Amino acid sequence: MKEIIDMIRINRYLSEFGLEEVFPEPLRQHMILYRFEPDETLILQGEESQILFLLVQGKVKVYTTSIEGKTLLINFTTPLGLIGEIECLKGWENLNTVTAVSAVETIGIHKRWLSQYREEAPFLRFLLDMVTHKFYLKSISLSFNLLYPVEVRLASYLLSISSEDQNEIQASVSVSKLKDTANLIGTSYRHMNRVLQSFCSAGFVVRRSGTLVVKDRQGLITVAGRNIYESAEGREHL
Amino acid sequence: MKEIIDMIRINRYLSEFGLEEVFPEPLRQHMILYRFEPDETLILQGEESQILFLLVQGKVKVYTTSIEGKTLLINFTTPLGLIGEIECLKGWENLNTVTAVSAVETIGIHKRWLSQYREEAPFLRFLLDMVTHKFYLKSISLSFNLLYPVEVRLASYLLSISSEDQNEIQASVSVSKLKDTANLIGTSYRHMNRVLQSFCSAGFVVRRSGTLVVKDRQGLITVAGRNIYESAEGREHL
DNA sequence: ATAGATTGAGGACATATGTCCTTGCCCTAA
DNA sequence: TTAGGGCAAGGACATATGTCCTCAATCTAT
Repeated sequence: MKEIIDMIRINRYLSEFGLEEVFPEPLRQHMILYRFEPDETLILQGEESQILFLLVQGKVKVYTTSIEGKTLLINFTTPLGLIGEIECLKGWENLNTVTAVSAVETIGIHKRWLSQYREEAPFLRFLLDMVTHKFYLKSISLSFNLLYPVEVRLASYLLSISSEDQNEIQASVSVSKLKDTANLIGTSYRHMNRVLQSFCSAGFVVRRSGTLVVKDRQGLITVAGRNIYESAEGREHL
Repeated sequence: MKEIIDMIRINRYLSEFGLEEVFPEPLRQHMILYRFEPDETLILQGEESQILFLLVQGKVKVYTTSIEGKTLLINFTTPLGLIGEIECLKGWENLNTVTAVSAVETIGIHKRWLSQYREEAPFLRFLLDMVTHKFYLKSISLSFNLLYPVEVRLASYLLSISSEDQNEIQASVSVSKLKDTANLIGTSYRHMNRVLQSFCSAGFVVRRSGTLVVKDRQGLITVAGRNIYESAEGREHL
C-alpha cells in the first residue's frame, strides 16, 4: 500500500465518476489516494477498519474464510465501488478479506471524518444505520449458510433461541415452529428431522409430544463450533 | 390492513423507540399508522412498494419464493425494524414477501416524501445508495445460492459473463478463473468440473487447452431457467 | 533433452441433502 | 365409540456435493 498525496488526481477521479457534488470540500481535505499492487490486502477479515475505501481503479476480490480454512468468494468489485463501508460505519470487525487483483487505486477516508455526519440529516443517518445493520447480518447469514452443513446451522440456531432461558427453564420449540426453522436454515423438514434425531441420540435435545427441548447447550456448542449466530437480532425467535 | 389516523399513537411509538430526533416535523405529517392482522401481507414479492414501513409492534415473517414454488425464510423481524426500505429507496421490485405473524402495527411513509432527501446531505445519500444497492445484490445472491443447485448457478453465471460478447466472439473463461468461479458459486472445483462435463456433453460449452468457451447460450438458458443474475454489477467478470 | 515439480481433469468413494411414501397418532364429526 | 382426515415422524431411495487420490500434461531448471 502506498499513499499518494495528489489532490489533483483525487479530483480527477471524483469528476470521472460524477462525484463532485457528493463530497463537500471539508471532507475532500481528508481524502487520501492509496495504491495497491496485485495481491496486496486492502482489508483483513477479523480486524477493525479505520478507513473507508472508494475503489476508483482496478479490481479487487472480496472473500471470507471460515475457521476451518474454507474460503468463499463473495464477489469481485470494480469501480465505482465502496469497500469496507459497512464495518467502518458500524465500528464492527471485518467479515471479509479484500485483496487487489490488478493494480488498484482507492480514495480513502478515515472514519473519524465520518462521525461529524452523525448530527446531520438524522433521518438519512437512521436509514443508513438500519440498512448497514441488516447488511451485516445478511452477510453473516450468507457465508454461514454456504460454508456450513445443516447440522452446524441447526445447532447454532438452537443455541441462539435457547440462550436467554438460562439453566432453569430450557428453551423449547413447538413443532409448527420447527417447520419454520427448517425453512430458515434453508433445508427440508425431512432433513432437519434427521439431524434432530442425531441430536436426540447424543442427548443434546429431547423430543416429546410435539415439542423440542434443549437439554445440553454445551453439546450443541461442540457441534456448532464457534459459529454462533452473532446476534439474535434479525434472527428472532420463531 | 387498516389505516389508523392517530398522531398521538404515532408520537408515542416514536418516543418509545427514541426516534423523536430522527424524524423532522415535516416528515411526521406524512406518517400513517397501519395495522395488520396475522397472515396479512405487508409486502408482496415482485411488486413495487410505495410505502416504507417502520415496524413498531408485533412480528413479521420475511420470505422469498422461487419460480418453482420453493420458499426460503429470510428472517423474522420484530420492532424496531425497517421493512421494504431497500426496494422502496431504489424503486426496484420487491425480492421478498412480508406477512404478519402476530397482530402488527407499522408506521408507513410514502416514498414520495423521501425524495426530498435526494438533495440534502449528498454524501450520506451516496453512502445509502451504494449500500442499498449492495444489499439488494446480496439478497439475490443469498436466495439464489440457497434455492438452486450448482448446475443452475453455474449456467446462470456463465450466461452473465458471456452476455456481452454477442454471437461473434463467444465468451471464454481461463482455467485459473474457473477456480474462482467454483468458489464464487460456493462449490468445490471438483464438482464444478463435473457439471461442466455435463454441459460439454450437451454441447453448451467447449473445453480446450485450459479454456472454456460458451457455445450455446440458449442451451444454458434452458438449464438456468429464468434465474439469470439480475445484474452483472457486483458480479463482475472473473 | 530429462527429471522433478506443478497443475488440471477426472475416477472412486463417502457424505449431505432432497423426494416420496408409509406408518401411526391424535383429533373431530357423526 | 368409530371412521375418516390431517399431520408428524421416519424409512427407502435418489440425487447433489465433497474429499481424496491418480494420471497425464505441462512446465522448469539444469
